[in-house]
Amino acid sequence: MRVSREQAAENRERVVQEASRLFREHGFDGIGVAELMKQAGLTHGAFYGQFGSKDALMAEASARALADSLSYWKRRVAAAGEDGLTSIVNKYLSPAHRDHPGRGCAFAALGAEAHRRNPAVRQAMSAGLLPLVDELARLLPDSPGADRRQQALAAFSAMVGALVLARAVDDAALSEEILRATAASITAGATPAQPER
Amino acid sequence: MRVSREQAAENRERVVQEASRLFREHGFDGIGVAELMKQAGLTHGAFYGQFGSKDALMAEASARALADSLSYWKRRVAAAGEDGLTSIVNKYLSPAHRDHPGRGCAFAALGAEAHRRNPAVRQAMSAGLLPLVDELARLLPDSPGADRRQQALAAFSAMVGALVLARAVDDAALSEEILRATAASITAGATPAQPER
DNA sequence: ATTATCTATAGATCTATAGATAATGC
DNA sequence: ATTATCTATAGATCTATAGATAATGC
Repeated sequence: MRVSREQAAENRERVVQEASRLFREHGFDGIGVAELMKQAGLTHGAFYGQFGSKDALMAEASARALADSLSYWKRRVAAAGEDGLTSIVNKYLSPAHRDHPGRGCAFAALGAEAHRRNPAVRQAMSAGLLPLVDELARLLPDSPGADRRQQALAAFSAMVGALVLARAVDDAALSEEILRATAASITAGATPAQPER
Repeated sequence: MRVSREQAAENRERVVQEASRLFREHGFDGIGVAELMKQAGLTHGAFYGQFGSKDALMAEASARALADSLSYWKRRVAAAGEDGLTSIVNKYLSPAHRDHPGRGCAFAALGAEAHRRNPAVRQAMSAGLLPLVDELARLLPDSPGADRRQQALAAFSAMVGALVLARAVDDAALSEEILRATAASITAGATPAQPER
């Protein structure tokens, strides 16, 4: 039954990855330790050898989800060349992202729950926010007299809110309208020349 | 033990009101039927005489929360006179709203959970969104060539997202920065003359 | 010998229901 | 007689722990 030290580390890693997916899909309360461990190919009891509590896993899984988002953004920006902002915004506000919360942004999926949770969860969320906002700020065009960080905070707020609303809504047409309108407001509003749209 | 028909209707109303507050405060899974009924001054068992299931109450409480938000917006706009938009946006993006989710916007508190719930909950959310967006659209300045509904959808997305992020974050200064930056982006961006910031 | 994992279970909590009770409404 | 509410409980589920097991690592 016992496995090698290396295998145990791989198992632990798998639990964190599955948790980061399952929490985003079902919410922190929507998935239990037993089901989660089953999805990682282990038994319920094995969990407490690797983690102190479910709360501790929530924090670790949230941090992991946000770190994955950041590295995904960076890869995407590098691949997009000049138009990094449009690439990020359009992908974030796509039907694909809306329909796959398990691989998506942890703020949209779990942000509203964070403030009721363990301080460690909120700390993970806070720590994960700044690098994403920094990356967005770097991509925004240099608008004279405008504070890029403020613009980036407003833009990311709009992205998170649009995804939350697009997921909450029952009407497919309205859902896509929310995504498109918000994407347009960010990529147009951020452009210095501001075309007539 | 039995009460008058009128009293029973009042009791039911009280349950819906308490539920709309408690669900927003603790999430749909964060409060049980027993505790909820206790807060409404009734016993656990009495619940199922008035409601078919906890899911049914979630839908009714969500609809109620959104209807209350709409009537609050309308009252506030009427009282504000000319600058209805600023009044709504600043109140929505205030520390007071952030710190009292139980009396606040159901989209910010429960929107991310809605898509995992009963169809009735999602339907209540959808139905509640349009009147709020319409009200916002009416308040936006008439910008030439811009679709007011699109602008209103983007603005409301930003408001919801900013509140979610401001609540998720562990750092009070960052939290207020998110609220202020988003408020500025809406009230400034929507102004036709567009002052220099 | 150590330890990662397994089986089994304690104890708490949650939704929903059954049956009793007592006041209303006819 | 009807019914809103109460008490009590069934049955499911959830977190966490205890103790056994068997392979690793010395």
